[in-house]
Amino acid sequence: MAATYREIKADILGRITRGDWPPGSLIPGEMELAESYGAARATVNRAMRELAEDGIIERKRKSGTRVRMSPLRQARFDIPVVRREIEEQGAAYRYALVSSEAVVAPDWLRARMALAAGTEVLHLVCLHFADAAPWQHEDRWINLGLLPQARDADFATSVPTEWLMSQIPFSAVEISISATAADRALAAHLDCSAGDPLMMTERLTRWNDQTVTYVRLVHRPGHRMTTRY
Amino acid sequence: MAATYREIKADILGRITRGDWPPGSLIPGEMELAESYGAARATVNRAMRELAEDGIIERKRKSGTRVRMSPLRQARFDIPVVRREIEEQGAAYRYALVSSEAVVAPDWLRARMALAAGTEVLHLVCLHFADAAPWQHEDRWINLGLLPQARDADFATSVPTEWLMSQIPFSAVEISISATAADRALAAHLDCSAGDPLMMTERLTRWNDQTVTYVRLVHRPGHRMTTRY
DNA sequence: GAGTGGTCTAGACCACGCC
DNA sequence: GCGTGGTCTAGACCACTCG
Repeated sequence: MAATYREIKADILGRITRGDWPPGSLIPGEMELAESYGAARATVNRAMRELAEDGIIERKRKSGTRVRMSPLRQARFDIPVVRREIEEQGAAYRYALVSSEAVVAPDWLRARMALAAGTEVLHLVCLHFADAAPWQHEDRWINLGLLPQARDADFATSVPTEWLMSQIPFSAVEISISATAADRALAAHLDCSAGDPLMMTERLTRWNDQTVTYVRLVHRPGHRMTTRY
Repeated sequence: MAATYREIKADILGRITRGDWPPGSLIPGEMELAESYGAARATVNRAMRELAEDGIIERKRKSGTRVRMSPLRQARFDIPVVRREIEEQGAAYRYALVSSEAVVAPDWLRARMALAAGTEVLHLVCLHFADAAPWQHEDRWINLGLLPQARDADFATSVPTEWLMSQIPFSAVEISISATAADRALAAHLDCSAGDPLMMTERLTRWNDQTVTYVRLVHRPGHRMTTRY
């Protein structure tokens, strides 16, 4: 009866999917399960904790553990670094800078990045290619108040994402995904027609409660994000 | 120096963000950290395991633990049940069935769902409203070979998702997100113009290696999925 | 072979949340 | 109160992998 936490987790999940413990029902307590599996309570605890993280069950002190009514809670999507994403498909990665300009942040951007009036930002437009085909269009604004050294960085050769990671490797991020229509410029860069629907990823990066950079990544036509579980 | 795994995790993360341990560098071993925090190795292990799950560090036996080069690996998005999503905003949820029809699966669907030739499917079209406003358009196909009882279910009153969960509560799922353009019918249902860009979520649900249902959920114009970390 | 993380145990105390 | 999960400890053995 010696059991690993993986075996216990699989067994409990099996009982749930098999219908022995239907949604909403109460699962036996940790001590009881530990005894029936011939394992320590810590081992059962780990199995149960992971099932709770996976959104399968719900745990509460005193009341015990219940099977969730609706199991599909959240999905993880990989947010890959574009270079890797492309190279992992066996394509060659190429980067190109379209434009680079230091400007005073316009109102809409100041609001979005929570910047003080008059703050300067570096506005970059660049493209990422997989072999010859355009893969992603990047429209980025970097807070020059926080990162003045961005003025002197050579973004014709450094990929902004990679340069930024060398400056502030870890930070808080807010990611948002939506659908947008290609305007004329995007259509030209991404080799599609104006008005075509495109997926857009926006990312706000914060550091010490200040916004470092805001980026809009527009993916090539037909791009999908997929996940299994 | 008594420390909880949360404190240890926060402290390690702090050292990483502060730059004490830059990307790619080797972090001290569990025993060493346990001693310096005055904690048991199991406690340090839990902190480190979670940091690894979060994609901050990378662990390997024998070689030790390293800070990841690129921290942004994956993001979790909530995949809410539509009824909840709407009610949590304080709006009233309303469901409407547009059409329901049992048909032999067309070729494109057979390929996608991996069905045998001649398999019948129930094709449902329905709408989800938040107060008076259309929120989501649902186009669903249910495998009648696997779920013949779907013929007799009353989808004018039962929401398909909820009915399905009562039949097969737990299952393997493949989710995919993309951008699409509204056709005439979608535009009419979602109260927008034909050609408008819309987010679409597709979901394939499997059970015992058979596909139970395939659904296309098209979200209202302007819909976003957001996450922070 | 030896070092590092991966896991398990047996026991303990704590904290939340019902009654 | 008191039962349930949440966490910690000290020690042990195992498994992977590098040199």
